[in-house]
Amino acid sequence: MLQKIKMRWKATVEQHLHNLAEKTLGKSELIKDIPLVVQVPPKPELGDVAFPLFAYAKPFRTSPQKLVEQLIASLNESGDLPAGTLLAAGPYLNVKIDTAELANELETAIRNRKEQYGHTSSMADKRVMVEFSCPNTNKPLHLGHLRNDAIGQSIAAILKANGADVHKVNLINNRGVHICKSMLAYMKFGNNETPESSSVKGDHLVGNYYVRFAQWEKEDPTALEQAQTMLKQWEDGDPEIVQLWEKMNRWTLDGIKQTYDKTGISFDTYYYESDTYKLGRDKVASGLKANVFYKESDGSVWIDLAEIGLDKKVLLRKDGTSLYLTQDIGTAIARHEDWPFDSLIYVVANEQSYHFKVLFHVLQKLGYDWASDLHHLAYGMVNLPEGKMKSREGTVVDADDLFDMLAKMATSDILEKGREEDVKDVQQTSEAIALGALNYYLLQVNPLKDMIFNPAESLSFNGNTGPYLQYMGARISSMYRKYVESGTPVDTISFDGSLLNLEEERELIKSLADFEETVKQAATNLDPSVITAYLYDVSRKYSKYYHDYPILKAESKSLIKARLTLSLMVLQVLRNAYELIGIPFLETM
RNA sequence: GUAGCCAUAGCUCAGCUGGAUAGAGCAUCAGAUUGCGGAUCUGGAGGUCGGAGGUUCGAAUCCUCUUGGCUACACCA
Repeated sequence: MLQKIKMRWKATVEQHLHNLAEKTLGKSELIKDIPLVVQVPPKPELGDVAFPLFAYAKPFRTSPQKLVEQLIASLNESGDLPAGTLLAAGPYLNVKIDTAELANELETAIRNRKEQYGHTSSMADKRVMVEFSCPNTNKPLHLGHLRNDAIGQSIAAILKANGADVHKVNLINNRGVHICKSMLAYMKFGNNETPESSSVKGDHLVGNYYVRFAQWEKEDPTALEQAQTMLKQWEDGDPEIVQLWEKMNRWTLDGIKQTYDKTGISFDTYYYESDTYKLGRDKVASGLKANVFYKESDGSVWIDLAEIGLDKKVLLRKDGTSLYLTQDIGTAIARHEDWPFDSLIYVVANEQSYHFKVLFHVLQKLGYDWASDLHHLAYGMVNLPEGKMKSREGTVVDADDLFDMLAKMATSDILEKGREEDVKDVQQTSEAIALGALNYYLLQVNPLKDMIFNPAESLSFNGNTGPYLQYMGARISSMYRKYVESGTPVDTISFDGSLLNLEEERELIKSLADFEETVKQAATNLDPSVITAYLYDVSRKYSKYYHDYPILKAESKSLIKARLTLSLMVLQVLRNAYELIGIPFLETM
């Protein structure tokens, strides 16, 4: 909405630049290829839109400052300008836009579109598949998964908000030696323990045996060999092994799904490696026939990656069994058959960049033209202030433990502030705060970058955090309740945007009007941190405004109406933005 | 060794396609509450944007080189 106004101004200024070029230079071709840059001035008093004119100085053979003066004169002569005021700011031509008109437009838009406000159609009719999470079934989720999940879930929401048809998929890594390790340890040391018998969440129980295996491996050098034997038995369909595999997989998946529920993660389709790993084999066989691949003398199948500047890569072992890459080929093809997509986004750690480079290339060579629609959204590692998470050193932060710790912390805060009566359900509220804290912390960093997760800092409810944002929503909600209790005295008065002319109000209106653009940019960049930054900016602006000016006690009824409406618009936009990054909205907290 | 990613305040992070005096939070120092939720707000201090060249009217941003860190380059997933 703000963007539209800016573009209108841009077109107007461009037109006048050309007129000016005709008039003073005799020809406008000289400036035809110089793009007019649109910016935001660094300070509010400098206006709302800025056009730097440096680049035009040379063809006009004058200083940018003088050009600004001439341009303003030209613009002022024309009676047909968008609403606003022109400002000469040195080499910049600035515009202070008329926010009264914008406020009215904004009010209508938000009233009509409500939770849809901010949604765009920039990706309408695009079918996008998003793959994320992809846990192993030998242990519970850890902090790294939480970042993956948060990014995947958020990207899906953001794309959807831009009109895309989004399909979220998970790929369960449920086969391989690592899975057999926990199975083997369970067989040896399990004593038929079950999640029910020991009251341990299934994924944690299986994870305990994975750890147990690592201990046992140190004592018994044949442990790994035994695990490999078990894998062979599994592949051969040994009924006893398969039964155990099914049982333990179910335990893990049930546990992981509980974690998903708690953290607001969901999928449209689950794929299982055990179902798809064979598919890739056939595709490699046909690729071999088509001479895309070649066979070594020992029978293994390879691809030469010289074309993309890489070495050779194995696709099938000499015994014909498939590898990680092989099965990902099959999985991709199966997915495209199941749900033909325009684009498939893999949310996977950046340490696998090589893998995806190869995967995409192989699919290309196999003749799938949609291979160019595959995208690896690589994200960085999550480290701890003490250093890296290492499973071998036991410094991995468990997802459930972390979440519970956050929730407990929130609870003690609620009790400390004596708010248990107001929030009604303390447990539910605590979990909502914990989730807000977690998602905001994980998403505020550009996905690409490694980040440091500081548990102590994430537990803080001050500053640039999820709970701070939730608090803004709760405060506005509280104010609105108070208004309703008072008998809705200004409900019949109509909203008048021209009353909102404080600098703080203009800034808020501009921000709210820019939400659509923000949502679009988040999708273009595939970056939820665009939304978190926006949310924090709006919240901070509103906090200051709310702190400095009375809303319900403003001096006139029409001003109360205007400010209350602005506050409710802020609330609506906050809620719509929360939705995109997994921050639960709370009426009270 | 080869390739990719990263480097901004003491710490954690922003900085959109190059543009005005590089911004937040935490920590630190100093303030604000007869109020619509103080889980708030205001101000101070804190920077050679890893380093060196280059392109440009103009560079944290683009190019080259360089230093440091992380990751990958498995018949593991």
